[in-house]
Amino acid sequence: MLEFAILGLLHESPMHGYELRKELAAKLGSIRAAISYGSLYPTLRRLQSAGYITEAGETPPTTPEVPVLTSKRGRVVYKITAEGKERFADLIAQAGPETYDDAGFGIHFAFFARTDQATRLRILEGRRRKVEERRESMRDVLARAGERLDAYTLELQRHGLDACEREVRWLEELIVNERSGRAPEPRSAGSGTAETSPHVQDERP
Amino acid sequence: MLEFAILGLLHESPMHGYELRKELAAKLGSIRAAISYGSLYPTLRRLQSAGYITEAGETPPTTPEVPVLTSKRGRVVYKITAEGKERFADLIAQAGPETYDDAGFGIHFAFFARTDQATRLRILEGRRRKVEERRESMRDVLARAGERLDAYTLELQRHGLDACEREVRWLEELIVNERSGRAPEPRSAGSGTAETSPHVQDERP
DNA sequence: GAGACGATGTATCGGCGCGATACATCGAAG
DNA sequence: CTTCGATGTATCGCGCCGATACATCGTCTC
Repeated sequence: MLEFAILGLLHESPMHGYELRKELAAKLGSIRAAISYGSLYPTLRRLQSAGYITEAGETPPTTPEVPVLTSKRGRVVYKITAEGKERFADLIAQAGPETYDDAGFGIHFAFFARTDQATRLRILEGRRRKVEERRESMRDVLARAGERLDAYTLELQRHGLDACEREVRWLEELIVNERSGRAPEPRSAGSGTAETSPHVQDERP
Repeated sequence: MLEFAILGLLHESPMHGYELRKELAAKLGSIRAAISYGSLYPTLRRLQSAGYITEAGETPPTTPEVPVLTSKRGRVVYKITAEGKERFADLIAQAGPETYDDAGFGIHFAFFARTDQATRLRILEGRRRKVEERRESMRDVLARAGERLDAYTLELQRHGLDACEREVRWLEELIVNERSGRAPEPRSAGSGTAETSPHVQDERP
């Protein structure tokens, strides 16, 4: 899963580890906590030895024209390779059942702008099915377990059930939009100055 | 985390692995997927060698009075020990920051009926603080990142923000109730036949 | 100009939990 | 009679996490 996220981010521009962590936190802040270094660096190493990413020369923001060999600062910038782009496309195409759990879905959704419409629909529907199953299971528990579970556990189930119902509705909205070929509607979001045009770039640019 | 859940379940009655998995799935279905055997059995072994649980003789449901030595069926029933109960109480008392993330909070909440009111309040408030932080972070992203993030990522943030706001409201309700000494209100839940009295047993019975 | 401090940055370690898999028994259905 | 699904225990490799260490940079303060 992390592999997918890193490839997706490096697909847009080269970055070093710290930057990846911050970008990922911003992009997935809604889904999961910031990624741990204990995951990040081993994954980077793995990706590099697999040939999906390579080190790019240090490019300090302001310093011009000075190609610092063995840069005074040990900051390692990575960029994606052709194999890496291929791998990323493969991971999108293979999107299967493991893509429908909380973590997997969130990460894939975050990169929907680089995913073709057919796969987007497949993932949305798979996710919906999974959430519906969980919802039904919780309805069962609530309906026939009133005497077995204590008040707090019941309250937890109620809250969870509510969240499931909301997510299903959200997914259904997205699916309808997707079927009609539209990107998510730019509904009101905090301040309104920013340009909110869909600008969906499909698959490979 | 799993350790806590297992001790909590065995606190109520002895069980074997399969049963633990099912009970846990019912109790935590809203929070996380069913627990994996690859986690369950190693944890049981760990708990046993730590002295927190012990094997209890096989007790097949219908067979009466026949203490089957080396039972024909390899089903291992565990029960909690005195040290285990102590350990469980310690884990509740120590409830710290790691209790405020998604998984930790859900599991602790599920055993609130065995948690004293002061700790309940502490956990609820810690959780609220954490969710509020996440909410603020997402509001920032949404407010000032309209041009940097694509439409799908924005939609993900919006949905996540909504979920955070709802959870904060839910937690606030619970905190108010908790402060006034009430258990969660038995609001409408599916069918209404079951007795929904609070019946909160505090700490050690 | 010396020292303190927080942000930036890379790296490793032990341990937990997951998914896949294997294997064995039991009851019921065909 | 056999086949199939539910029940049940167990292991293996690996991804990811939290804690921790360490080093440099810019800035603020005395």
